Amino acid sequence: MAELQLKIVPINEGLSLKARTYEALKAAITNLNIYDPGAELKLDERDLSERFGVSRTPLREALAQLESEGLVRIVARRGIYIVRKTKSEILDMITVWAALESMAARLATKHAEDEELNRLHEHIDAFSTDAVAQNMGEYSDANIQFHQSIIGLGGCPLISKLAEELFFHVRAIRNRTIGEQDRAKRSIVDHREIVAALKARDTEGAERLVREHTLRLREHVEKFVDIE
Amino acid sequence: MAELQLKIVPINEGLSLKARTYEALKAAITNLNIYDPGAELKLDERDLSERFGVSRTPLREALAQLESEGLVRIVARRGIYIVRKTKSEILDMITVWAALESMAARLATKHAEDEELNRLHEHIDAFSTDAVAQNMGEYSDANIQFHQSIIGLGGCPLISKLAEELFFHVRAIRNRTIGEQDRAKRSIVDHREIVAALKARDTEGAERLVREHTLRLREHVEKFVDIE
DNA sequence: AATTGGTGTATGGTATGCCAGGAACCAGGG
DNA sequence: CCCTGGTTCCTGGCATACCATACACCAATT
Repeated sequence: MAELQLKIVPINEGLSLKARTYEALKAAITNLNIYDPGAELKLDERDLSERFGVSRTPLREALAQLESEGLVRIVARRGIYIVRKTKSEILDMITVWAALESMAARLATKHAEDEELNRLHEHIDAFSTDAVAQNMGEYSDANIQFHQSIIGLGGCPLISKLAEELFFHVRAIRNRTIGEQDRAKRSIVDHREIVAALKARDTEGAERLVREHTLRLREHVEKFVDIE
Repeated sequence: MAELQLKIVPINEGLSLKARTYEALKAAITNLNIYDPGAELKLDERDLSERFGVSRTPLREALAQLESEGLVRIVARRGIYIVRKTKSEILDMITVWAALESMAARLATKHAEDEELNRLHEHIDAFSTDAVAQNMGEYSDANIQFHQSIIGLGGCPLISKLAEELFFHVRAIRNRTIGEQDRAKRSIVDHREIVAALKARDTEGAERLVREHTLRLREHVEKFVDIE
């Protein structure tokens, strides 16, 4: 069958070199297990610009953005270093996460549709039937999606944006956690209670359950996660 | 009396041109009443680089950072625009503020010293005796300092950092508010209750009072602040 | 051997010039 | 009068060359 209409494909990726370099760098850092003692944490502008095939200017702009997000640290005439968050900083991030998600849950009890709340069950099911996910516990993608969904249902874009940045860093500690099988079961119970409270439009309850759930995760990380 | 020891003053300002340009730009934007309809919102790289006396490169880096913080928007081959937050975005910021400060209050009941909590009274007094501050209500410096102190007492640097960025934007709507004298009195009452709960180590109460106080401000802004 | 001073090198910071896309304006044809 | 095509100019994106400093290494001096 002949084409009746030209299929126009965007010539370029539509993004500036800076934006693309930023994405590529972020992906590269994400894939690197930065908490492994042997990880290469030092970067070099000239080397990177060659490997990405762009000049130093857009590369530097991408790096500057990553620095403002706390992923790397740039020291004049010394080098560029991938940042390893301290345990204390990770704990703070989980604390903020708790604050944001509990507020989102509060908002969700007021604004979310019943149907939207029902869909939360899907994430719980996906988590409870996936052994690999259970092993990664609270940091598995399935689980993080559950939390992100609640945050989304809060209907506050700013909360979503801030939480996304937090998840990025928290997820990086995945492989520093140990034995989470027991927590996984507890987590599922928590999640079901949270959904129940949301569907019951129990504002105070939903807020409290979400907060307590996430703060329990914080306690667990404080006790059992090995960083540094 | 003769000097017994040389007073050494740092030769340079210790900061890169980028950092200094960033500060200067931020200050300039802060001083501009961006919500005034007549405000000049368009910027020009070459013009600014001349006026600041730096080349375009550090200026561009400073602008890029401001963009990532949401103060300006850079459009390729079009121009650089100072961002006017929409009313919805301002309301979201106050919501996040409520989430962060209520969490900080919760933490403060557990970790802050009695003496630190006592010092909160100073800010209330400074506010209640300053007519100008009362007129600006919740956005006056005296008042914002009260809230920032609570946030500081939470002992979570990340919360403090995030809140600081929020205050920057919320403060910009100062001159769009109307008739806040009545609210000022109510505000003082709220603040005293909050301090009382903190001193009583009433975790749940402090959290709730702070949250409700800030969400009331949100309601007020929604109803009475004129943006766009 | 320890200290000091010089020198080279690595590396991020800065200046500058060119490029390309978009907007505004103008001229010509209908 | 309106549309069309072209020209110009404004403006941010990018590449490149150079600058300045922290550090390492080595030599000279004590």
